[in-house]
Amino acid sequence: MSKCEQCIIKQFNSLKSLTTDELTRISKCKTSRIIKKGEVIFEEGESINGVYCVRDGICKLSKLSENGKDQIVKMVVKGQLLGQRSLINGESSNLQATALNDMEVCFIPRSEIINDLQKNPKFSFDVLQDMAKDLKEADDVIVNMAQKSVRQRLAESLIYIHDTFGTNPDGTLSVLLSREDFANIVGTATESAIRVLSQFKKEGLISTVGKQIKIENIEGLKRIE
Amino acid sequence: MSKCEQCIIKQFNSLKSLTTDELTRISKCKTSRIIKKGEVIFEEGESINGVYCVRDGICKLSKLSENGKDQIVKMVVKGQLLGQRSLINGESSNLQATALNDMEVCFIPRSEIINDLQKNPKFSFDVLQDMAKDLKEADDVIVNMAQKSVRQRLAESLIYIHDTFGTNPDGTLSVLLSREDFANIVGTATESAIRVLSQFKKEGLISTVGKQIKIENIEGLKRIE
DNA sequence: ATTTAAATATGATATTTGTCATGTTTTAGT
DNA sequence: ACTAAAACATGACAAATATCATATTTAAAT
Repeated sequence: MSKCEQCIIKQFNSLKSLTTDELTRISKCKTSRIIKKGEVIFEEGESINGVYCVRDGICKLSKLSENGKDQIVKMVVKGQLLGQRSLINGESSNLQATALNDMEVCFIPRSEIINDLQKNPKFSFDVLQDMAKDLKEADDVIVNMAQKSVRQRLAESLIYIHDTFGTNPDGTLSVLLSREDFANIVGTATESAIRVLSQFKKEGLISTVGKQIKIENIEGLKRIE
Repeated sequence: MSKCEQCIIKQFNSLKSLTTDELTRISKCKTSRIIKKGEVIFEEGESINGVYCVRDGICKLSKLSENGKDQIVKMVVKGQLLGQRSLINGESSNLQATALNDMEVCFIPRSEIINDLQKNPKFSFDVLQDMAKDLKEADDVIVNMAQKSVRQRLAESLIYIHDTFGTNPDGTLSVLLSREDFANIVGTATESAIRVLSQFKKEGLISTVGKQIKIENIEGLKRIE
């Protein structure tokens, strides 16, 4: 099993602020895990008891609404940490994590890392920076949800996914989402999401090959009001 | 001017985790300020360069949407800190803070407290706990915005305000909000908020005296679907 | 390869919400 | 106390979105 000290992934998250000693200790008790596409990593209400470092792949964080629909709140990719919040407050997760493609993650037990969080100020300040960013993004999502149309939100989601997670060599979005996933990001009915995507297609803003989506006119998408 | 070391307000926020020495130092350079109802404490995009400790009163944190409407993202009351996020990431504020009633705040310059955040792990862990809570609440707001009706969101906002900020002796909500504020919390048109409040009144769920609102049937509000 | 289930697509219609118009009440300022 | 402005309220209508029905296509399982 690879060692945290040498792992390049940690450069992308707060773990980089741990000392070599701390990393060596953590490395010994971490477990590596392969997660298949569609598999649930942890459920809403589940005690995570640790934090995941995503070595490869991408997952969605969602929360079940009372009307039975899942709302996707955030997506977490390679390089990022998963379960930071539960690590900090020791509570069970308020979100469900589901793999969007095959993933490889390392799991670090809470007992092993919580002391570092309380004693290594560099590390905790780094986590703090991360959370501040998350919080800012969450505020933006709230404003968008509250004030923008489905059409606008879907256009912005496409741009976000394009800019954040990139594209395949053929230009299609590298993260493959179902229409239902899009609906659950935007917060609308699946039929509405499908309808709007069809419109975008007719307007030449995107093209599709199966469920693959390619943005053809990103400026046009940005202009949507 | 009162001293931070002796100030009882800090018990309610992360400042309680500072050492006496740290508090004494901070106390010397903090400034106290009275803010009138309706006054803007800081604007969107403004560099705050410090953090406010709210000694009395309540304010709203809002963000201007492109369509010209203000979305209220959060409310901050007596005992809480204001501007934590900007303190951490050093960026200008992404939200505007406006007093909802007369306030008394203490301002601590960033330069004076940022080192404590990076060196006092107890303090930073405390801030971390706070942010984790904020983030969880933000997620809940996202889900509500995305999945619930205006009627439901307004009912829940009334309950939230009732439970979080309490009532006057006569049972009316102690935080006095305009109908426009309610609309900006719920993310709807002012007319829609007014209409729904009128419905609630007809249904006996609330009563009003001027703009004061009293919840008459909290169970009924909770049952709204 | 064939069957079955799931995902995508689209039309018709109902419901929700926004917008505009207009009137009334309340508040603030002189 | 009086006036102007702001906030509140409600109706009429338009626009956005959800829901239900039903094809069609795609993916999965045997």
